[in-house]
Amino acid sequence: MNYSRQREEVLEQLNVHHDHPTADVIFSELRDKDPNISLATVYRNLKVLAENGIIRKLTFVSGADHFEPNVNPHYHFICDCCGKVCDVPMQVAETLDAAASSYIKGTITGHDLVFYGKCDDCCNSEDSSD
Amino acid sequence: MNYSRQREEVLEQLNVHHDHPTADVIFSELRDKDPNISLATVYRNLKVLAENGIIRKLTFVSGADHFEPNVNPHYHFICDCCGKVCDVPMQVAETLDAAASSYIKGTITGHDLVFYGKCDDCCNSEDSSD
DNA sequence: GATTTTTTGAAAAACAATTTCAAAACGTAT
DNA sequence: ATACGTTTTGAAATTGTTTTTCAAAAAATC
Repeated sequence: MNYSRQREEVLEQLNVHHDHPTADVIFSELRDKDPNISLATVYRNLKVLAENGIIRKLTFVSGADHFEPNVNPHYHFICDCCGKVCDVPMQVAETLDAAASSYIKGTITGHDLVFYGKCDDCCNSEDSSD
Repeated sequence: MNYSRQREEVLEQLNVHHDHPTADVIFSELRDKDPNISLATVYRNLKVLAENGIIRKLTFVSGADHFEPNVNPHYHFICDCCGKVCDVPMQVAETLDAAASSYIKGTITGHDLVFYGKCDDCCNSEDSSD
């Protein structure tokens, strides 16, 4: 896999994040460093990097896709309030795949588990105006 | 909650499905019955029905949102090959929420579990040309 | 260093979903 | 039934996300 300057920049910029940014977040951050980089290049490289297993694309958030540098299987939490995506460092329940496979024809290779709720920030800033 | 003729049509058409159609699938099916119904109306009503808990919007599939009439908590399977979405009628693991809550600040209200793999149809039509 | 291949930037296009707005349909109170 | 206010609609425009197109630039290969 080749790494053009722009491809490196996109990967580096994603690695900086502990949240799970969208393509346009990476784009506007990179624009500050490299004012000529184009949005298409960011989308293109995030796509190629994800296809090659270097990064991971998260499609389970409504709206734009999110990306993360951590390709090891792990779970996520999404705040219903603010939409923030966090990793959940609990152990992956591999038994789930076996349990599910008795219910479907075909083969199961893995699963995504996403928890929903209200993040700490949103819990604390809640106004009881209802 | 009011039910206009179009709102009823959208709900009825979704109820017909055992797969998990997108808005444009519902739209083109309804067009045959009701040639004047507009795409905006279909999007509008799917949104309102989902907001009122009558149907469920599935955001975890890449591309367009999918919808299903079954609002009871349950799991899904998505075929990596053809993109088909199936229900997985296994029991919901409520213990997962408790397990996850010790890893994050904030509150967890539920989770989505999506299995990936190759559906029966795709397994059978596989050509061993690699 | 010339040639081929890959990648880029910019713009256009494709796709998904929402918004705008005047007209139509509906609800309800006379 | 008729008038009045509310809701919903269809059609078009708009917004947002992602991909495609294509000539030029950069990189890789010979």
